Amino acid sequence: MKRVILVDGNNLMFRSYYATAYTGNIMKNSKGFPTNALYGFTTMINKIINEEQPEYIAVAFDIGKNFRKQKYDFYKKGRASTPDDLIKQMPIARKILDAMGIKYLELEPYEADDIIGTLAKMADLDKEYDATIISSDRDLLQLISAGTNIKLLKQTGFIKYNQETFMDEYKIEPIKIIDLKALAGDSSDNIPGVRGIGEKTALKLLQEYQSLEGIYEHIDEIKGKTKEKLVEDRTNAFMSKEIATIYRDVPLNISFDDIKYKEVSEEKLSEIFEDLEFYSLLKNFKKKEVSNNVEYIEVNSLSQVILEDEVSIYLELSEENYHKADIIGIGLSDKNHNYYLDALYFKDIPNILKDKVVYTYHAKALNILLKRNNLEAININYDLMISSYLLNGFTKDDIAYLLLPEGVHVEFYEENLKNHFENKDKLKKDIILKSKYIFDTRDRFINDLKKEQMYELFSNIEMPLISVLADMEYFGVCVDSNVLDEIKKEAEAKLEVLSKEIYEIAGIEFNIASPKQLGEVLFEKLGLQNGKKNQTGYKTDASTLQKLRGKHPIIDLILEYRNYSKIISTYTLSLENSKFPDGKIHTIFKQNLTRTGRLSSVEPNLQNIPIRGEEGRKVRKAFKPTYDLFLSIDYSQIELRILAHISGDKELIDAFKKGADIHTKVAADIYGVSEKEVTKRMRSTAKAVIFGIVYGISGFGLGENLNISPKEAQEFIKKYYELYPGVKRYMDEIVKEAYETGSVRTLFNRKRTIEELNNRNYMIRSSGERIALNTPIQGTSADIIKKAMVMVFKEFEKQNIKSKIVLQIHDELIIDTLKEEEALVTSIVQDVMENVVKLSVPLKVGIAKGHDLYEAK
DNA sequence: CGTGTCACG
DNA sequence: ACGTACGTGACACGT
Repeated sequence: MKRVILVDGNNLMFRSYYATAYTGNIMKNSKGFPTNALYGFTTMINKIINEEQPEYIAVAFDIGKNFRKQKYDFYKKGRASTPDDLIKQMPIARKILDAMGIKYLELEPYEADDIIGTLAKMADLDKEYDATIISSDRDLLQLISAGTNIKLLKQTGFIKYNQETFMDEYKIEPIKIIDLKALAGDSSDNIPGVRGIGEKTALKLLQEYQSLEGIYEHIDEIKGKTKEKLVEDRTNAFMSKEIATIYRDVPLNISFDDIKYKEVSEEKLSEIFEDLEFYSLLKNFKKKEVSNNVEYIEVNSLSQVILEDEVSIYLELSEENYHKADIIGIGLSDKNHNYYLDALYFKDIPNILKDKVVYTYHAKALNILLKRNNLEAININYDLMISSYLLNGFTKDDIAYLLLPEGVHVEFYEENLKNHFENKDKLKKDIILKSKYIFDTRDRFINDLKKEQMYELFSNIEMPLISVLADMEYFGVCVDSNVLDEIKKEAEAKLEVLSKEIYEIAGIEFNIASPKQLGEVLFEKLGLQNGKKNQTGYKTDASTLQKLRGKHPIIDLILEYRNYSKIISTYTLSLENSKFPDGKIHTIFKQNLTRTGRLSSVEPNLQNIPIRGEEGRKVRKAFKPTYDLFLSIDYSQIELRILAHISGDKELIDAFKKGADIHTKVAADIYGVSEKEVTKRMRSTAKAVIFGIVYGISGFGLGENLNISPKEAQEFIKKYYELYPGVKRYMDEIVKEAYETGSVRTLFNRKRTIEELNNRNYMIRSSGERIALNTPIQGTSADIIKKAMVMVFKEFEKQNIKSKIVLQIHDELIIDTLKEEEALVTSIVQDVMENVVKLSVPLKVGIAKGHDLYEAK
């Protein structure tokens, strides 16, 4: 018996497309060509080949007009038109099949179903052949016969039907699927069927009367509503039957020999995959650059280690937090050698790498480990973590995520953690694979950075920043436990009183920290009005509660309760737990996380220490300088200045040049009064409008924020645009550009691709537009302060200054300084920050100092 | 582990 | 008619 595999190509492409398209992040190659359907399609075809080991295989596609549509214009009407991103991929699917040695078939005006039906018929007629159809389309079930079965694809896996199993389940012959559809219709193809009859009733009728014709012959035996419906829609039923019938005599003029499975053309296929950037699929063809097979020397004497000038190093650590981690093992690679070194050789690393050009992954971790071991710093030339972050927005610390799509299989870090790094042999090989990968791909990444015009950003800002951040983190910030403890005790006392009062007023003891319980108490027990719902219950967030103030005395108590419990849980307990034995906090500034280019701070987050509220602000008293003083130097309205610069808006630029208080100035303009007449209220309204503009706000959003009507808010926005037409022009242009290129860039060429803009969902698309206008602003600000940090650091080094940058909070630097250095450091930092880049508006900083972070503001 | 909430720029 | 501001991290709750 010879096995013939018949694949519904259209079905596979659609499935693959929609399986991943709903998120809005359609997979694309670096040229912006969509590849998601092709990826799924290729994976499926590979799977089919592996599982079925076919001798004969054909993939059928729809093409051109189809005869059903020509005859019945309602057929498939109302179906959303095929997305462009999918249409584009269709021809490539055919190319892939060609290269794989698989025949594809298409013939106007027939559909893929008809072609499959025709081939299945050929197999039915020739006893030597057995056909298996692969699709998720249930229409094809009608083709099941003694010689034809079907693998019906499900979301995961499949169900295999042959004649027997089909009849067991449906109790009708497979061919009666046609009659089933004639009765029940098919909304996806817009086949009407008989109105009011669904699959259940249709099956019952067919089990009794065998066929559509049989049913109408015995129409008088059928009772009630069903009969009425059948009589009424008789014409539709027979027409539906015609449409649902797969045509099995398509003039293909082929024999089975024409669909023999042939040899794969690796050359052709790898060319296509290169183009699509399907690196994980390329691995099958032994791509030169990456490999899963490595030879390495396990070093037991340093004399074995002989390295050329360019070297890569990979450190495996026992945990992600490199301030605490131990070294598990070390991989070293150059062009021709790989070495595995036990952790005890780490002390020799500075010597081994002296005078070498060094590449690595996560240079900051390496840097910190050297410091922790009192070893000399290494000059690191290239960090793969950073280059991949800039190029792909790749955001994981685990290099495995980078290797996997390129076909290099190493254990994920999380798995290693779970296994406590037990599988030593695999571990060593993985470490080598990683160091080798770093080495082998370095040129490619550098080239890509140059192509994308991000090489300057990479080598002048991001790479030098690594050691600045390492220095900041390693130096750390002192935390006074006594202060934290005092704040905690005070807050706990407050909480005790507050919770008693709350329980009393509510008349019930409940968990105030549970939004669910709180919502029920407020909006059901106490009967407060207008409770808005979210997924799990009533909304109880601060802005919702604000609006209820004055309606019930419990509201203020709740808000106060929340305030104190936040302070206790996040800012006393956890800060205390984050302390290292040296009494300091060593945060980690993530350099490869945000989509805009900002840093983020974790374990703990030192970029969100309270400042706006007085109670929370006291937490800052616990942060003490290691030396004498904290200096806080922050950019004044940097994002707005950047907006003025990149939009080129005359009025805004002028205002900044004159050194005006911009919020007051905007308030005066919006309200049409003189700056002297601007009230506090007017100024803060203007501030909200300005902020909103930078985020791409709507009238509704601003209204919510200011507690005014959307209409009034819209008026403000309109006024703002009239006053600053350059800003409006920028917003329109950047969004247009984003749609055209699929991405936006900062002043320093940092690139962010915005997949959201291709989404069919209006909400997601709008969010993409707001991202497009905000990212160049927020990102440029990030570029600027990063550059300033690098320059400050260098200047400190050059002048032998002991003072340290210890924190960066997006537009602010905190410096730990000595009394005697205060004046010099202040002037250096101010000078660098204000002159780091020349914009069409001046950059200004504000300066504060103090003996703790509370004072330094 | 997802959701709600709230801290920061 | 839709649903409503950019970028983050941490905690408590409840399934």
